[in-house]
Amino acid sequence: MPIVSEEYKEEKKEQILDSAFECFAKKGFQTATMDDIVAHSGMSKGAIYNYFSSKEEIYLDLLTRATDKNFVQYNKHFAKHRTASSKMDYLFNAYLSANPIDRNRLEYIVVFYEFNLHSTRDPDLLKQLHDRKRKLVSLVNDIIQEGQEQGEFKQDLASELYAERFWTIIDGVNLHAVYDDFPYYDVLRELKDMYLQELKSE
Amino acid sequence: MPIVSEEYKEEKKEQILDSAFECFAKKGFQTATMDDIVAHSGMSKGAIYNYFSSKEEIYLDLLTRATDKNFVQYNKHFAKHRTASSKMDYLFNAYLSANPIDRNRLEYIVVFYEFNLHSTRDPDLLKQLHDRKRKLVSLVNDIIQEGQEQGEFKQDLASELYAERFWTIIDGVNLHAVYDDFPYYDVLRELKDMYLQELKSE
Amino acid sequence: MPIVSEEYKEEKKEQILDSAFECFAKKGFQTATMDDIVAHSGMSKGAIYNYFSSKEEIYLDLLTRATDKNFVQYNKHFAKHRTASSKMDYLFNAYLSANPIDRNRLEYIVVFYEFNLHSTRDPDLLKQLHDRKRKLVSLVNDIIQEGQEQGEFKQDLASELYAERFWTIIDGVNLHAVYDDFPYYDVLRELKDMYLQELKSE
Amino acid sequence: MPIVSEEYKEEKKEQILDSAFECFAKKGFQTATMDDIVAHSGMSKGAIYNYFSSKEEIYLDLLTRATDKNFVQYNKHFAKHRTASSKMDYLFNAYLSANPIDRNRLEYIVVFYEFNLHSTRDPDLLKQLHDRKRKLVSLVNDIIQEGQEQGEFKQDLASELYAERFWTIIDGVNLHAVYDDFPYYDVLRELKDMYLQELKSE
DNA sequence: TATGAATGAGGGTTCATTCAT
DNA sequence: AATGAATGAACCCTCATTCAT
Repeated sequence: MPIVSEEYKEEKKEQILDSAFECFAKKGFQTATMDDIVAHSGMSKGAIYNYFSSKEEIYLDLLTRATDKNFVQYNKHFAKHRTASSKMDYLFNAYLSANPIDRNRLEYIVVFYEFNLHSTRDPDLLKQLHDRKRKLVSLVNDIIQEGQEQGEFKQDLASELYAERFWTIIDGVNLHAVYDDFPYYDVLRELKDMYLQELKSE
Repeated sequence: MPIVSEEYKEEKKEQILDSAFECFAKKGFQTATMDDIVAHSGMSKGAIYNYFSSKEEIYLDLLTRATDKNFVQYNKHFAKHRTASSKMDYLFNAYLSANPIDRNRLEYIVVFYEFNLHSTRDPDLLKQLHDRKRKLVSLVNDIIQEGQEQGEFKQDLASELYAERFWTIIDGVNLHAVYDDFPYYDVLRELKDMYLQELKSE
Repeated sequence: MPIVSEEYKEEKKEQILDSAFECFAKKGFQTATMDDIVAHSGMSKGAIYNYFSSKEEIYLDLLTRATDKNFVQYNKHFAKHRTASSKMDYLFNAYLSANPIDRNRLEYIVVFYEFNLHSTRDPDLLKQLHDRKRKLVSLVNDIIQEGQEQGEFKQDLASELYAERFWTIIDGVNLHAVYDDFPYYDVLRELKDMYLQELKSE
Repeated sequence: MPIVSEEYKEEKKEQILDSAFECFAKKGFQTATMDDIVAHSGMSKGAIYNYFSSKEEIYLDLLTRATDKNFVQYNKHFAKHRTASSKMDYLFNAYLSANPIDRNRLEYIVVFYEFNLHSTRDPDLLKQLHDRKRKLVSLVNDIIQEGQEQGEFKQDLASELYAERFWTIIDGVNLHAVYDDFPYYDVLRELKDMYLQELKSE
């Protein structure tokens, strides 16, 4: 079988990551075992270790990819939007349109935030976390500044601080999504209105 | 025929919980071992198992107590405040006055949110989490309704939804506190202003 | 059972070391598994790890103890001997009287020399090996110099070099003891005669 | 209908053995992995298994060849020497002229003696070891007997025992060569003198 | 109550060998 | 003949929990 295409290998990696994600989602990173991933993926243990050198690496790759995918998606969409307002709208809507009680989404949220908290204890991971956070804040900050330049948004607003506020809100809402009676949509929409109202010039 | 008093036992339990908290904070629940707790507490393993029947129980007790302490504290303080406004103020200030870069506080945040996410996977724990959440929402909801009745706050506001929004904001801010460059104070204050402005009658 | 005397613990350690030795003897350090040692000792795996933190540590302790025991034995016996000659005699006889086809002795030899060769690849172990070697050479060197001072031995002899020669011979003979048809006794006796003859003043 | 010539195959085998030796030298037989050999040789895993059926077989072949090469070399050289004395001289000099601190030589020594000790535990290997030893002893025994017949050496000397003594010395010296401060040359020369002096007729 | 030695299932990882291509 | 991905038994070690003292 050997001498196999890069795509084949990439596909295998994805397969492993998919299985790993489900296992981490179901049990958490620490509690999920390599045997779980083996069982779920249907591969052999050795095969998995051919693609990833440790359970931790799988975890990292999983989260890095998710993050990267997000960024790519954002940037792709932003290209289609002309105004800063519509970009902000798009960002909010990305979360507003997410089905809050979708099993997969909840699992993703739990795994994702667990990873963030976990990273808190490892300087290397914390560094990555910071970088990612900075990029996210920049993403929004850029939009706000663009809006300010275009006269869409208030001029006298600390744009970076306001960008931070955006992610604070998003993370707050996401976190509460794990409560199945959380009025996700309503709360987020009101927060969106509140946020945009203050942002936009009267 | 208990040989030792209840107070003695309670004291011992607190001692264990303190040590356990530090261990969980430093390494996380899964990674911290009973041996860590033994070493930190200076007690013997058997002694600890006399007071708690498992590591999980320690974890649970720890978080339950923290939550309870919070409630007691809130209620104690609310008794001193006359108006709903001042109660809301107190709540926000409880978080505004917290030193966001205090090591202990950060550790507490991490352990606390990890526990929440962890609880997601266990129906019993999730139930507890829900109850706690409901109580927190009620706490704020009661204040808002009180304020509405007193004419302090807008009448046409969905009070419970607004209460949910409060905790969403708080959790968002708390979560971001783990980033050492997060402008915790500024973001929270602005969110507070935004929140209260909309709440109060013009 | 806990709170146990130091002797008890030392005894346990010895027990483990005994089992480990037999396993290493039978299969070699790398090939012998912790499960082998567990099975042979009749203890649980955890128990063994309570006394030694790794398989390597067991190996090291085993060899260190053997070496130390040897030194103690030598020094104890030297105290009884008055002349340098009789000390040299004692040393040679220690090896001459060893039963060359004794199973235990052969196993010991194999394990011991394997350890030496193994140590070659680890700077720390190599250092220990060197130290041990230096002590052994000193031991003989001291005797030779004592003999020279007393007029028993030739004056114009490089004592340290001659001490090195002693251990070279011993190790050579030991190594050959693994061949069951090796005329251990005869070869060693002749080498002894040859060695002492050149050492002693005419 | 072999596609490739025997020479080609032999060449490949040598290539593998060379790589294997370096790996075994660097890490030891047990610790060196097939992947190490693969990496070092630049061949594929499958290719190596086409030439050798197991790691053990590589090890065996390696050592057998080394031994055989030695014998061929000895016999080739002996053909050039007329007297038994000069043959003994040659043998000693083969070791005296070896650079005792040559990295390669030390590695060879370690691998070689490790193999001997390893063989101790496998009846088949032990048999091979014995045969080799017997051949080595015969080699020297023949020389001594030749010398005795020619009147070069003492008549009343147990030639085989004396041959055994030769290899005992050589192995002792070799073994000590792993200590970088071992006065290899001096010790061996003195042992040689001692050995030959007793061998030769006065 | 307190002690800490003992237990042993189970964890992550390795690696000689196989075999489809 | 050559490739290297796949296999899975086996390895060393951990650790929550138990229990004799």
